[in-house]
Amino acid sequence: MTVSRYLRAPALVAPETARRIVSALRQTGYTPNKQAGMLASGKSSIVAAIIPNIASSIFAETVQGLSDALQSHGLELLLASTNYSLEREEEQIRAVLGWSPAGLVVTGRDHSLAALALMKQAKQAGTPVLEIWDLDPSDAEFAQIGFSHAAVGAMMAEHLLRCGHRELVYVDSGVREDFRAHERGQAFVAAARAGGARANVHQAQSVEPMEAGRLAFKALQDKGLPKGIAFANDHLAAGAFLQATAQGLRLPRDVAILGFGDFPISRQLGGGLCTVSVERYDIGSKCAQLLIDMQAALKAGRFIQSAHAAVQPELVHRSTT
Amino acid sequence: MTVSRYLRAPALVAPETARRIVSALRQTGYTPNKQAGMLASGKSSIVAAIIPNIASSIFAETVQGLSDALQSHGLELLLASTNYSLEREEEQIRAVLGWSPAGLVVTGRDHSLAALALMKQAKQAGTPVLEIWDLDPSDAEFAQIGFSHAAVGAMMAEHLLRCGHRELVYVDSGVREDFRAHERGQAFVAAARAGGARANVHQAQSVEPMEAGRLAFKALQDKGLPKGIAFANDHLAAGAFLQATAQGLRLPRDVAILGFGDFPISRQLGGGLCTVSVERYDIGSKCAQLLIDMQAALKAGRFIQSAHAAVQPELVHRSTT
DNA sequence: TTGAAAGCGCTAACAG
DNA sequence: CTGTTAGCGCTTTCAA
Repeated sequence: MTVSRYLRAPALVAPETARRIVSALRQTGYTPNKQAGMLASGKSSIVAAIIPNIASSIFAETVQGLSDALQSHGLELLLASTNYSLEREEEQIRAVLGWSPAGLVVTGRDHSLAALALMKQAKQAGTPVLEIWDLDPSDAEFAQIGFSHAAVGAMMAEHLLRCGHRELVYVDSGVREDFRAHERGQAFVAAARAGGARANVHQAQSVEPMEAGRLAFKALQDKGLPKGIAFANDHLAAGAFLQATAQGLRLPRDVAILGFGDFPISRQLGGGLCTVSVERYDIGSKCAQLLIDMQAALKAGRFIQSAHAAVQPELVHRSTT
Repeated sequence: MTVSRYLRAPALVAPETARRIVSALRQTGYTPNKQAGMLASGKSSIVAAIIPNIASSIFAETVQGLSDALQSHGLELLLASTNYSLEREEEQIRAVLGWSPAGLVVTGRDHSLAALALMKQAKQAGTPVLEIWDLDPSDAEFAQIGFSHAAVGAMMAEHLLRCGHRELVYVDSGVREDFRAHERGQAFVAAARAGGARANVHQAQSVEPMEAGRLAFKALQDKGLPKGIAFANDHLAAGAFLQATAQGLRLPRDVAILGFGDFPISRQLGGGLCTVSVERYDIGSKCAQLLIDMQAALKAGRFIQSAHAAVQPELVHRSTT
């Protein structure tokens, strides 16, 4: 009992006793059993995060930001991926909830009905539930950290319109359940048409993204190259850029290319790929911060209203538009 | 009790009882408490993995492979990153061991003394401990999944020698505790000199990798460009490639460039970057498989000897050498 | 400042 | 096939 006390609050133990405890701890190589601690105290140090894909550049940095911030608060990260399947998302949510985590982080606002029910139940039980990578202030059920994809789609279209282009295409990632990419595309087309341009969506093939960008570019050429092309992400755009320049095309004279994400490669190709920057790492660290704030609020007995944190996507002007 | 039994082995419960259980489960939205289960049964479904960096292309895919394979076996992934610090690695190992995980996955063979002690203790306690991304058959303390970095370094040097180059440089990543990159570099230099070439190591700056590659290339130009340059990874090589071609240099005529990792970008630049491919995803999935095998062996009472799984790095011939 | 008692939610072992 | 008993390793509460 005294050892347990020492471990949580060394000051409450007599110096001499503390000394003996420390030496015993070292000799035995004792490691406290966290499940027992959690069971007894009802407090969890696990935060569960569920994302579509760990390997993708998009989410990896967000997870890094989340992980770093959690670590500095003594929290641990239980990570699961869904491969962009709502069904797998539901399973993962169900699985991680069994750990009664200190927080549940999911990606985006689209979930299966059952998943939604689980999330609400967790929230009711006092577990902070946060959605990352999207933001819709009208949706107040869960905390959100992200930005409006519709606004970004519109921003992309408006930029190309401002550059004088009137024939536009949005190249989508070709992943059926990447709802955020679709949303950018829909808003892109709507804003482009509102601005008097012809616009539509082209679905990329679901292969390695740069290669998909190349292929999409060729496919568009066959249909008659538009004046401006926006892409669901910078890897697609980079592939298209490489294909275009390999053919001797001049950008933006022959065709304007606009990416999304401001991945490192966009700074390196030619005079730079024009793109929209998003603070991916910040989404993760802000998520952790918000989670901790919500926990504190809850402990203080205050009712958590839905909290939102925004990151601000910005157009990065470079040479391709 | 009967509910608990139903959850683990539905067949052991009468059909009528099962029906009532299912309906009660649904009505209450019951989720079994996993820490309690774990505490009572002594069985864990958590696998802890500790890697230098989540965001880096190198490890993200390995984690994805690990995660996918674990998921399909009902195991869950507790992930921590060290930012290439052995000190943080030690802290993380200590932290995750408190969960008495079903397995502990660490990166590489270099650890602090205390970390090593913890790993040995875990192993003794029956927890499979596996090292990924490196392989040294003479080191039989823990299971390993990876390859010999010394062999890769030598392979890289030998390839450039075979191409006829006699002035070689290895550009290291500039990350102090990336021991595997250093090991490739040392072996590269040794093999190059053994082959009669001049060779040494250049440390890249610790900035964004492609940019670091660009800067390293310029720095080497100032010192008199060598005939062949090997890089610690493809992002460095890609940066150097872009810098070289922007200057109008012809590869491999003016300088040969050789990367490591076979990242997607290497397929896309110019005629393709010559590189060494590593099945990053496989390292993760093989790790999970080995872990499960070790667990099974342990349960069957068989003593686990150190198990090793190799992935085979291969030279990918492309246009830059 | 330390220790004793009780219990967190589950499962193993056994009894009915 | 179902239920009872005991206990996993810790923390909470209260007494000494």
